[in-house]
Amino acid sequence: MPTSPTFNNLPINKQERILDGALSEFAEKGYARASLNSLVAQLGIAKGSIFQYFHDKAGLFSHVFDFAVNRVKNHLRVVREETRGRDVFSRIHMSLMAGLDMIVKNPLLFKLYLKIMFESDIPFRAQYLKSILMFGRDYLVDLLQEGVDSGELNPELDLELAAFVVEAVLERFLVASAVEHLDPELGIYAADRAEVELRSLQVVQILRSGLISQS
Amino acid sequence: MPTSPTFNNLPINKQERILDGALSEFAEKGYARASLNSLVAQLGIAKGSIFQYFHDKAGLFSHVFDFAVNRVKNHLRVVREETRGRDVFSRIHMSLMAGLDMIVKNPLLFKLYLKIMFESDIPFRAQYLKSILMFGRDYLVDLLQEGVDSGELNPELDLELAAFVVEAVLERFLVASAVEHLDPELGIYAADRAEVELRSLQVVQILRSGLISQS
Amino acid sequence: MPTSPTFNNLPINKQERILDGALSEFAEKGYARASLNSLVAQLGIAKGSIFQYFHDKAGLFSHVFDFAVNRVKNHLRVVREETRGRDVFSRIHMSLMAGLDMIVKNPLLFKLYLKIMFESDIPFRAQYLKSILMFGRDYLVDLLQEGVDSGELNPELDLELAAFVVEAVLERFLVASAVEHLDPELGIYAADRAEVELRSLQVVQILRSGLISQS
Amino acid sequence: MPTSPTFNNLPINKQERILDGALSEFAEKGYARASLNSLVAQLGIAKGSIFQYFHDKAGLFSHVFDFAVNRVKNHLRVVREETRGRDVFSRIHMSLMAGLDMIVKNPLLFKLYLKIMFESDIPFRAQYLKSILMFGRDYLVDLLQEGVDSGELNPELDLELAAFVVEAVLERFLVASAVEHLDPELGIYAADRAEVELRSLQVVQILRSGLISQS
DNA sequence: AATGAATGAGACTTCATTCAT
DNA sequence: GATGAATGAAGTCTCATTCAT
Repeated sequence: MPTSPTFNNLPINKQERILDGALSEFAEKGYARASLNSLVAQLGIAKGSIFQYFHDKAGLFSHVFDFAVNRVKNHLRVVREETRGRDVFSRIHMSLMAGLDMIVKNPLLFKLYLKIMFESDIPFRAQYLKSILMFGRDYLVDLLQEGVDSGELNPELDLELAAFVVEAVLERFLVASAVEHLDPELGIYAADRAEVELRSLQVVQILRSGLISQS
Repeated sequence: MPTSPTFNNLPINKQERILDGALSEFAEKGYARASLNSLVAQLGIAKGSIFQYFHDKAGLFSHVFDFAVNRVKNHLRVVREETRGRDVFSRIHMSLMAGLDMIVKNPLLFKLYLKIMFESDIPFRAQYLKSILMFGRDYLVDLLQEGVDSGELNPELDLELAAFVVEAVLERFLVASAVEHLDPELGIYAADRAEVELRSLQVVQILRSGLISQS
Repeated sequence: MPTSPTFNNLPINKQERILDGALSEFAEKGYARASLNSLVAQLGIAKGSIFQYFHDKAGLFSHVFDFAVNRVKNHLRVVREETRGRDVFSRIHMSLMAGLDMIVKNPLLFKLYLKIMFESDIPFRAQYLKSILMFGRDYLVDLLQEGVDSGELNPELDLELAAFVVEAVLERFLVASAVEHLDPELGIYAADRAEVELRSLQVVQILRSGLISQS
Repeated sequence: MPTSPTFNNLPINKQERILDGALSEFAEKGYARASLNSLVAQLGIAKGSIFQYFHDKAGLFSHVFDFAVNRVKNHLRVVREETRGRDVFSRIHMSLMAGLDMIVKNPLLFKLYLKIMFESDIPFRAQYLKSILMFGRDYLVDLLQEGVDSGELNPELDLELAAFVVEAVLERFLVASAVEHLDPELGIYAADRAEVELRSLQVVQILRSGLISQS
């Protein structure tokens, strides 16, 4: 990923102010509809500066993506460390809740994720998507592998398949819960935090039964 | 949704030609980036006509949505009838494969679904989305209920929750498989039809174990 | 050359008003510096219209080029017919003077020619250039051939070479005379019409001696 | 032309590097389209420095022009000395070939010449142009005068007119040959060095006949 | 009922120039 | 003296929508 010298020379807090503004713009409107006019107006900087920093709209998006991904990675890294030693399905449940909390506190990251996932005209979208998908899969495969190593899971379990199913359920659960929270008009299940936590436990319980029976 | 008398008076095949063209435009580019200029150029009709038929871009989208949803509903209705009498997890598997086949044969419907799902600036998007989500959930709740009625499933099963999990896995499976098919560059798992069918069976098997253990 | 249906449907006098305005803009500023903003302001039409008519700047240029070339071709066709029967060097002299008169009355055509000749970033410039160069060479080769046919010129004369030399002198004479007229500050020879005519005769006389001696 | 003390204090090779880069930029893109942004990026110097050295874009161009003209003058001075004593038309032929060789080895000088010749929005263009034109005419008048002095040419020859014709043919020949070489797609006559040399001799022969007959 | 010419706001992008450091 | 961040005017182009014919 090319780094812009001009942008990197800026004071860190200005860098963050710009990336936060751009994250907001892209997350709310998607790539194509995001307006650099709106962005610079909101930031109170000159239009030309954006192009000096990032060369073009696609370059700005690339920086925003890295910025967002790093936030998520750091967050999940912490969760993974903090839950080390617990049983694998508890860890999955806790990761799920941590992800949900993160979305609730940081809805823009989640919205950006959805845009990348389903907007086809983002430049280099494939590479962004792959980066996200691989990260999620690797995270779960590692978690499950640790479950196998600790004897919780059958060593004959097909980790790839298991990770796929777990990720599917978790991601869908996240999306459903997050959408409910962010856009209550959409939710077809009304829910507060306690209810969501309960549902999460039930979902993970199903996964546990499903996976443990599989061998 | 207001129906345009002018449009309804058109010969049926012209109506379909217009809706098909518009479906293609919206599905490929999403709502905001879809261009009525491109559409009328491709259709070879006057730009003014679109506005006479549908009043504005949003009105056109509304018609296209109904048009698309009806196709899907008809398709799934048939699957449901044809599988009546089989065991519930076979029916789920067959529905999944039918959905996948439909996507492969009719990718525009799927692409439109993705756009609606994740593009936030579609007018009245919430109502479109709810309509889709409710349809999917009702379809599965009914299927599972028939499984309870026939004694296959424990009557104490929380149908809503079960439907949620099943739908999550199925939808994610569909999206993953379809994306692989439609945009192979994106796929992180390469797959042909036979492999997909096998994976589908495995996924459904996990769901079966998970759900049956739950009671 | 693609024709724009929208533009062709316009009243002829509006078409001409637009092409004349665009010719002026391109001729004065060259391709890259010509401003569609200036053009539409001067014409009093909407910016979008230009793009509806011609698709883009290059398309507009292409139409302007055809428009200009046809004017020149028609003019020279007339000169050629009117001088038929005279001796070949008189015809050359008269063509030269006719060309000069045309430039004086219609300086924009000449300026556009210069831009095309020496501005390298015009889209499809090569094709425009070739079209111009071939036209000039063919005109002279034909004239000289008629001189051979009528016995004025030695049949062993290398027509291509002769045409090259004649064209070089004529074109340079035109440019020098025209530049003097259009931009007197530049001229290094001051000149009125009579002087130019005299110089033209002398130049043609040199050509005659040169060519006739060549055999 | 104001000389910048700041610039003159630079090490000579840095001065040349900057002027060479700027020559390249102006020659390739012309005045208006030349980009100081591109220039400083390519040179790896600060944008502000250009303005410190040359005050503005026009000032830079002025320095580049002097730089380029001096190169050409030095080259032609050498040719003139080396051919002293030969007959005048040989000298013309040799000058022509020397000019062509120079263009081939140093295409940027030629391209800059074309830009100045035919781009009307160069600041102070008239003065640049006059400087070039006068140089060419003086060179030829002097050559022809030496021909008169040595008895080769008729003393009654109108030197101005003769120089005009010779210059016209030579310049056109140069442009045609150079364009063919620099941009073969454009050439309407394909040619290698030997062919060009032959054509040059023929052209000069025509000039000789024309001029000698004139008295 | 159908047409398609006209519109102008707004999109991204480039650029020469300034000036605080 | 050198730097390079900041600027904003101006560039080309797209688009949904209107309305006279």
